[in-house]
Amino acid sequence: MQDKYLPADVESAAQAHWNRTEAFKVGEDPTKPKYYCLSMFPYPSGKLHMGHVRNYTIGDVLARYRRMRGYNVLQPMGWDAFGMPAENAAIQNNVAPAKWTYANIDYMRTQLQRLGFAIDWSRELATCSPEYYRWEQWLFTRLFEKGLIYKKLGTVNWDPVDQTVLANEQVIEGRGWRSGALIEKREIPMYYMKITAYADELLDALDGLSGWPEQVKLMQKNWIGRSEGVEIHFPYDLSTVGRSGVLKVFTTRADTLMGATYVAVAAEHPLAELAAASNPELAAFVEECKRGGVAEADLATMEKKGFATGLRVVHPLSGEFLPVWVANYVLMGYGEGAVMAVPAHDERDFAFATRYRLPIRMVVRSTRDAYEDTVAPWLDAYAEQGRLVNSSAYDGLHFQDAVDAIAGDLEHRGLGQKRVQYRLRDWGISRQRYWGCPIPMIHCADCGDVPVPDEDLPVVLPENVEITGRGSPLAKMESFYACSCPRCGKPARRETDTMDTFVESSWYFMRYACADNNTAMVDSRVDYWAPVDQYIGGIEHAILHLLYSRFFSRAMRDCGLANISEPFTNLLTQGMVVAETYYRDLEAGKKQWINPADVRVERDEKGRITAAVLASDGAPVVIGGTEKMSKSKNNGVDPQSLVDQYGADTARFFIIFAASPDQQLEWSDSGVEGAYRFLRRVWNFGHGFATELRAALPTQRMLATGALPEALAAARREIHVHLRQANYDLGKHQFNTVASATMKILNALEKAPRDDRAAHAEVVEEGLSILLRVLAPIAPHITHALWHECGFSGDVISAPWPEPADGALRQDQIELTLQVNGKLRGHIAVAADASASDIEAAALASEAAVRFMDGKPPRKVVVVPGRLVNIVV
RNA sequence: GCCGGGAUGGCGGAAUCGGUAGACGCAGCGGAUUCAAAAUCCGCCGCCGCAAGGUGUGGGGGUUCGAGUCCCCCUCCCGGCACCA
Repeated sequence: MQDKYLPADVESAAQAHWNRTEAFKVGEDPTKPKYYCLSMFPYPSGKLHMGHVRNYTIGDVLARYRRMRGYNVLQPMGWDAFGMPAENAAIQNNVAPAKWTYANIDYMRTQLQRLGFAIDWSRELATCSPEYYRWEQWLFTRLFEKGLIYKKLGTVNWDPVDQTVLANEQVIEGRGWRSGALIEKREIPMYYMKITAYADELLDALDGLSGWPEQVKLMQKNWIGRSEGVEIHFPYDLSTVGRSGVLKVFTTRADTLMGATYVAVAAEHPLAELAAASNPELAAFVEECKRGGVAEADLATMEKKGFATGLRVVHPLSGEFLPVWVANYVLMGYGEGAVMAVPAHDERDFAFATRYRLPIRMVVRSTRDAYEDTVAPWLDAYAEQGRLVNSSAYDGLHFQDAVDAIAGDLEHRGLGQKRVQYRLRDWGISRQRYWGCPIPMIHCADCGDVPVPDEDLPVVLPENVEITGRGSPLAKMESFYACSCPRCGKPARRETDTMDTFVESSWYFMRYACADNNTAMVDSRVDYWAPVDQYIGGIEHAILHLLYSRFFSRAMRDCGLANISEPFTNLLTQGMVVAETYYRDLEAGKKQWINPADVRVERDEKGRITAAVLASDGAPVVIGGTEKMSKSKNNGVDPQSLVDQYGADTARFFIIFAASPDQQLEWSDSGVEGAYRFLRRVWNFGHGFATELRAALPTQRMLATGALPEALAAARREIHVHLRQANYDLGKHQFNTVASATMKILNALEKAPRDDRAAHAEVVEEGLSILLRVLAPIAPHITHALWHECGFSGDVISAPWPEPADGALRQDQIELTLQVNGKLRGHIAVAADASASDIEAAALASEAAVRFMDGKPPRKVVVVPGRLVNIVV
């Protein structure tokens, strides 16, 4: 055994042992409980980043812990391999997306293996391989036939210079990121998945997800956004609109209907287009509304603008004429593309009405801040529910009664009814991009949209294409799109859009169970492994990816492909890895982001950062605040250098130790050194036991009889207390304190008195066996080596998890905190089984109590068993 | 803008049901060892104060014998917002 801790040697030996014994390859074993532990698979962007290392270390700790608890553990890995970065790399470096992606996968796989994760690599999959996406295409055709996929117009960001559709992140302040051109909204036909058909089920089932963080369930609930309200029809005014019809709106505040003073429609609404046809100024405004991107955050924060159409609609109850306005904040794709405006009781309508001097009519008396004539400024109380006023027949009714009465009258007149509406919209999956899964549809002039038949699947994505960033490459490739109709045989055109990459990640967790099956999407092995027992991934996926996966499980269930509804029984949302950002301003508002590794920070004597300079030229850089590590902000720290310098165990231990999994981890280079120092101490201590202390072990062990000298019994008690704490923390997934516990155990072991050599050796042997096992999931290589060296049997990866011994925890005397009037004044020692009255008497008699009670009589004495006594005077 | 989180020493963080705030570690300071350095080991380490003691968990208020923890209001930071993954 090496005297010195040499991580590279220790780690390669352990990994070679695991490979040789196929330690992490698993099959379906009916004799053990199964545990499917899954971390979100990475996008192969080039190399692992710290967020990956954190994610997979957390997953690995859970997987290895459960294995030691006796579970049949599956931990697979794969690649979320389609996506935009491959196309961007193709444009920048003139390398084919497929080649770039597979090269990245190869490199990142070696990185993952170097970190020693307990992965069953025989199940590895890459979503860009035809063997994977053929089943996605197959499922698409099933869902299409079931009516769960349909086609409609959707709004996209259009770059008029590059003649291409841009992602939201490629639109920066309303301009294309490459061309700089002003972006326009454009409506194009797209395929949609009918996730709204499952809206109620996805919402209701959240209550049953006891293994999910409340925070995530709440976000999903709000995202689905079920609201009960009233659909209201405003008949067109014939004299201005020129034809009959109704304008439909949905509102949750039908009680305020009598306060509606105008209606607002989207720029794409038929009434807007009708009015714009004969009004050039309005037409110009409608055009203006179409400028800019489609991201909701931008729409919600932009200046609210409107334009009167001159058209009117009729109030369904009062018969009054209401003007129709076009407003830039109303969107065609959401709801009906029209809203009724009640400026007195809606903040946005209030701002709009104030700006354009539209009438404001109060119809609800709020509980506070009731107002009569003067309304400005807006007060939040105006939006409260209350009793109606100025509402003719409805005066005096409270919110729910008013809604009921108004909905009833509307229904009676055929001008509306109660309805449930969701904020959730159907999932548009068409992408006008190359590097994605081809949508398996054929467009025939006679037969319409025809799914590609099973025998023609997969529709293989051609790999040798030219990527320019202008237009969709597939739409320019006749060899790809020219085909014949599967139904009538006539020449037809293949769909050239690809699918949203969220589709691949919506079902990959099922495919791991049967990755080698090339005759079916899923098989009975999926029934054994699914659902995932523990899913681990970034909080940034709390809504979209997780909601889509929950939808897919149900869609697959309803196609007879899965017998589960919920894909992930327990969810651990890891916090982000963030780091300081630094930049310099360039021309035209652009920024040059500088990697923290190249920056030197200057601090004052208190350690506070005062300035930062670029190490290479010594000139100052701007400190940009801490943000999620990302390529775009260039604030990533490369884990590889960490592993090269200190080894995988140090990297893993530091990441686990630095913050609890669900919290944000703020990166700092200092601290890594401390983790390394600790592991070296573990090595030295273990080595010392194996080479010296072990010889002192008695042939007849004494621990069981409890005849330890008091000082050693105390050391042993401390170790078992830390173990109890570690086991409790493992249940909470709070691994940072488990790492702390291993440090505390080592501290206790090092301090244990050595006078009684045999008893000391026994306590150390037991303590070391606890330490190595608790540390094993976090730092598996060093513990693997030491477990063998110290003479424990088998491999530590399969050793049984330790439990604290009752005998070791027993204590006769305990110390209680003494408070007088809630302030800490001292401590008293009492028997562990002392009664409350004994404790009270001991407390009152104590020197500290007498001193601080100042001769006053106690008014009350609070005794908290095992903790403290508080004397109130 | 809307939805969800977060804020505790110089730094990362701990504190299980409302019960000793600052565990464990980093940095720092002092000492031992060393020809010297590195490494290692020992000690100190929230703030004010010589001490007694006071004070302290982003800010303001409240409940309680007792609040980092519960309630109300506010500030700042982070994530998501449907085409980044």
